Amino acid sequence: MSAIRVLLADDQALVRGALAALLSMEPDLDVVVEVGRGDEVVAAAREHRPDVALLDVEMPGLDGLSAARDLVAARLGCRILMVTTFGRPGYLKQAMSAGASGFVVKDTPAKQLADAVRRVHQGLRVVDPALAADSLTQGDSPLTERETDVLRAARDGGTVADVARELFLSEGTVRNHLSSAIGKTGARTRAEAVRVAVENGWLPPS
Amino acid sequence: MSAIRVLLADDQALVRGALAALLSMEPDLDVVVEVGRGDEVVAAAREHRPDVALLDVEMPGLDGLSAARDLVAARLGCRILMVTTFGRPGYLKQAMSAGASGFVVKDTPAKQLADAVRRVHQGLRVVDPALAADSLTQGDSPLTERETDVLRAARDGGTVADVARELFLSEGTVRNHLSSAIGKTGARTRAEAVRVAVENGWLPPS
DNA sequence: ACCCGGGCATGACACTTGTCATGCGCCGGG
DNA sequence: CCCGGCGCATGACAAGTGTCATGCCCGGGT
Repeated sequence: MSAIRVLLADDQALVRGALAALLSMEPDLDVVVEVGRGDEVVAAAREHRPDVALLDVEMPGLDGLSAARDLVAARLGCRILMVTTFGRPGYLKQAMSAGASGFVVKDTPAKQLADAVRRVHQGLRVVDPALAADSLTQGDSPLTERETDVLRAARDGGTVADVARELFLSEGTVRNHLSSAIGKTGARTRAEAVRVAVENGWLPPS
Repeated sequence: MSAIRVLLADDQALVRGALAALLSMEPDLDVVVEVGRGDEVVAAAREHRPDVALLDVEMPGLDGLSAARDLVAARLGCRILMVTTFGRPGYLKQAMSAGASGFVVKDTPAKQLADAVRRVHQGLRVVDPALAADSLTQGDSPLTERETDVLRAARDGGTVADVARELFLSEGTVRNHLSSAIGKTGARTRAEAVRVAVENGWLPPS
């Protein structure tokens, strides 16, 4: 049986190269293409036909979760293993519903990565157990779409007026949504609500 | 001449292992020890006597900058190459004044890492040129020590009252420091000031 | 047909925040 | 020596924020 063809997507060139070095030490794995942006994943996959795609969640252009969705939609028979720095409970759920077969965080031992790739290639699911537990406990985002929008717009420290202008809403409405988001997150200020939402993966960071 | 002995410190096991794989492909480099926490660096160095220490800035236990300071203080004749995810201008300055010989960000090409290690080992300085330029433009933190304290305490979304309690200050004083920090950062709200300060490396993240 | 939840809005209220003036004590440089 | 910057504080004011009640419109369930 021929080597497993791997696509590698991570925005940090150093990490990407290092992962390539790590995987290329395994004789049955073959890194056939590397990309540094989420929006290059599908094209690269179409060209190089990998068996497994290793996708980082945090990437410029298009985040890894959306890239995973697109990759599944492209129907290239390529299985997906998400890799991420942050063990946000929400990410796991989103990744799985996006069609990923596996999810590992960047502080799992290096030895296990190759194995995870092999497992995913065999059609098995690979999930960090601790994270899976969190994810079950956690449940979905309690925020409505609009609340999420408002919270995201307020993320960088803008005032109510800024948010209202950005979303074409009245200031009062923005305050209502914020208030409701603050309530649902158990926070006491807007900033705290943002922090909680980001930590749970209900809101994209940065 | 014998191989260059390298110490590797990074909190993410996967990245650490991958970097080790990358470096071990070079015949003249030898990764003699890996650690995952900043406070294990000095002890590991004492035991394994590396020629070059590769330190991540973001680490639990003790951040990479402090670890670098300690390592220099230990006088083990070990040169330091900082590696970081974030190209915060402030980090470079702090790293250099901590006694590091080099500073690379994680999106430099993987090929260059081994070279950087060799350069540092030879006593040369290695600095990302783009970052160096930023650092010069940027200048030091305009914030006083107290302003930094207050901003840090307000980072996670606490109220003025919370900060005042935490720092044993009057609420009015906290507001004054915050106001001054907001002015100096060119921000318009506390949250924005925090964001600006973190992005410039004037305030540690998370 | 009915009700309920979400989105949107207004208006009002209490509270928090940001700003400013002012004052005091301390320290270090011209 | 005196001045300026910093830390700390108070008090007051304006602006921004969080909460609540209330209302309207819509779409999806029972």
